[in-house]
Amino acid sequence: MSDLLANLNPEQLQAVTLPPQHALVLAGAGSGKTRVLTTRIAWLVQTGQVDPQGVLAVTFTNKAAKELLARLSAMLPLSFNRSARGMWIGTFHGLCNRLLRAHHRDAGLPQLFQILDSGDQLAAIKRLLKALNVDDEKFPPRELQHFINGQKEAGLRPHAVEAWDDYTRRRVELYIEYESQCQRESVVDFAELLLRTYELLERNEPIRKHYQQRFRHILVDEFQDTNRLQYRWLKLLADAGRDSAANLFCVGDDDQSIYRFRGADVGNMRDFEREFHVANVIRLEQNYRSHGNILDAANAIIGHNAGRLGKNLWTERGAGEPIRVFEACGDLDEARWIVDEIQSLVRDGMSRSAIALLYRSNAQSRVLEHQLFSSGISYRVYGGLRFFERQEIKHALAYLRLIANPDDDTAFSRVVNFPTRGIGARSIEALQDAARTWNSSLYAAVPHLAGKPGTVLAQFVRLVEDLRRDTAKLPLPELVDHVLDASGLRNHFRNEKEGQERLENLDELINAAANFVAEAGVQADAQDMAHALLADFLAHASLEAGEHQADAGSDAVQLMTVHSSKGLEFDAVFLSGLEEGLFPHENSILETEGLEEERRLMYVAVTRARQRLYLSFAQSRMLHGQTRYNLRSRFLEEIPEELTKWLSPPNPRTSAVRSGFGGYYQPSRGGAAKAAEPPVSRSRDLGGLRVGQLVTHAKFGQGVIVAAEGSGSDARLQINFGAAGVKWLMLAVAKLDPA
DNA sequence: TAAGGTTCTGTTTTT
DNA sequence: CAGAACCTTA
Repeated sequence: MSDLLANLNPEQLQAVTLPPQHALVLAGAGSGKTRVLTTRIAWLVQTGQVDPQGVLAVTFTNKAAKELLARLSAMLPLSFNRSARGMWIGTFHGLCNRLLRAHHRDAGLPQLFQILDSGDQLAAIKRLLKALNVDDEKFPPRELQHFINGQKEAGLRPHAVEAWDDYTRRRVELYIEYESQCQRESVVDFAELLLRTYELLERNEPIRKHYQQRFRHILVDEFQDTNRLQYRWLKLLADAGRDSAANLFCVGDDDQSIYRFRGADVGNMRDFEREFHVANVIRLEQNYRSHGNILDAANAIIGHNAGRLGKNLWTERGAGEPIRVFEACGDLDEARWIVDEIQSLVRDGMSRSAIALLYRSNAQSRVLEHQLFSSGISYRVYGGLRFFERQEIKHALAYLRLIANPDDDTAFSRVVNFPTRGIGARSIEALQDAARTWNSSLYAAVPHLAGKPGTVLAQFVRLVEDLRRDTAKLPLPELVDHVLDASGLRNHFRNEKEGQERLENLDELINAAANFVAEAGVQADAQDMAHALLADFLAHASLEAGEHQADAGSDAVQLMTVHSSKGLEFDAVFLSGLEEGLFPHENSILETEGLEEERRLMYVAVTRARQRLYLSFAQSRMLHGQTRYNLRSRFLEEIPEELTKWLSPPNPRTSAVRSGFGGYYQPSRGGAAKAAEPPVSRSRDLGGLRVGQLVTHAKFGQGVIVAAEGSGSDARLQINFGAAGVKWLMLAVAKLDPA
């Protein structure tokens, strides 16, 4: 026990040993958040305050859930580990899946319901729109997907949605259609997993009571990332408002809330504090990761946000090195400089894997990769396709899904003609008509079809039937293996030019199935359960898309977006592309909310660094095939000067205008902004000025010349004045001075 | 039906 | 610029 609590700082100790009550722990970056969470659970169990069965721990990612479990087992004596199985540790979606499988009848679902990932959901929506002859120009599938998920996350079924205009009314109708399609096909999307479970618990008192009494301690990780529905879900489970309420222990950091764009609501933290009467909010502010200068910069940056819960990171380590800032002429120069610095770091003995290269958007990785590659530095990029999202894997999974549930039209459509078997758009259309007439799935509609399409389709149905029959008694890995052959997938990729890697991935799917069986701890030889186990495996594939593709192992520089860097730390961090319009991103810059989220993102980026932080930006950058001239990011200005050291001479030219915010340059296609003009046109007389140059205007202040038209007395210049906006000015009229 | 050409459109991302 | 989505042709 004393071991368990040793080396905790006073605040951590306070949080870990809090008497049973609701608690909110504001855990700053690098303050030992996971440690507090795991130690809290271990302490509760070891002191006998709760049975393992009484513990529910919720995380956002599978990775976090795994880490929690791993660290917990390391803390608890072996005797506890056996009973640790009684704990429920998982993601919101994973736990909901578990609840819905257990109570599928009460939830109105067949036992073998399938889960749609976002790609599947989008495909389902497209199919729906087509079937209903809806103009997808007017109702873009992505937008509709967003709408439906948004309503579900607000806990609203179609009848509860308030629709004041025709457009929304139509979208609600489509929401209704979408729901019935899902129900008909026995599929459930991510938001539905949560909403269904919420409704189940809300309506079914015995089930609700059962879980409310079972879970005495509910612990939530990354609480700032919860959406409204997830919060309500927690409230319901914790039986809020009653004396018998379970204890909710929420850990999070409002300053690291960076998923607003997908529904996360930081407001949950405030609401939680109020609605659960949280007596004392515990702040973990001692940072064990970074040197002082880095923390001071982070604190200064985040200090520009309003309405924070309030928190200031500090460290016992010294100030450390200054933050290095570099201004490059172009994105290529920036990349070159970064690679040079990396080389010298490595020469000085830093391992490549301790170095991270962060950027705001994925498009920025290309130049960096190119430069690293030509310098022979090994690197790995996060954020590629994930295993279960690969095309060949999706196809294989679709066959497996048809075995578990032939009414899954998404799966049916995906593989009915893959590998090609002469079933084209025409046949599918006829089949869809039939399905509508008989109000059935595509699969069930096949027998109603006559003629040639009927024959080929009947063959496909026979194939699926054979698969079902032949696999009914097979252990899962063999089942998968059989399907790969019998479906013709293997053969198809064998004949494809670049099919080798795909074949290997298909084999990897068999391994994944074997691993799943091993980890799930089920008897692979539970013969009659073959298809039930298959459904579990498919749910696993949807809920956990696998590692982001990146070659693990070797000592390589880490490249990723700032978003994916959350939770990680590195000795040296390069943050590139610190330019207005890029970071903060132009789409987020207009409203305060968006801008503040960008700032939190900046805060996350800065706090990834242990010893050394490099910030860089470029005067010009290739984006979407156009050269853009940006001002440097306002976030740079938010760092106190004394913390930084400029590796390039400080240049007022690119300085973001300090007098105000909101200005940025937004290129518009086909509009007046012609940013693609070559930077310098020698034949053109611009009165000694050139594109990319910084000028001062009496009224608008400082700006960058973004484009030019005409020459001599006709010359017009487009200038980005930052806060004052982007203007076209006549050179002869405007009073411009080189800055 | 499938290959090959053209147009379009560009954050962030987990489940 | 580059990938996806769309459209035309053999």
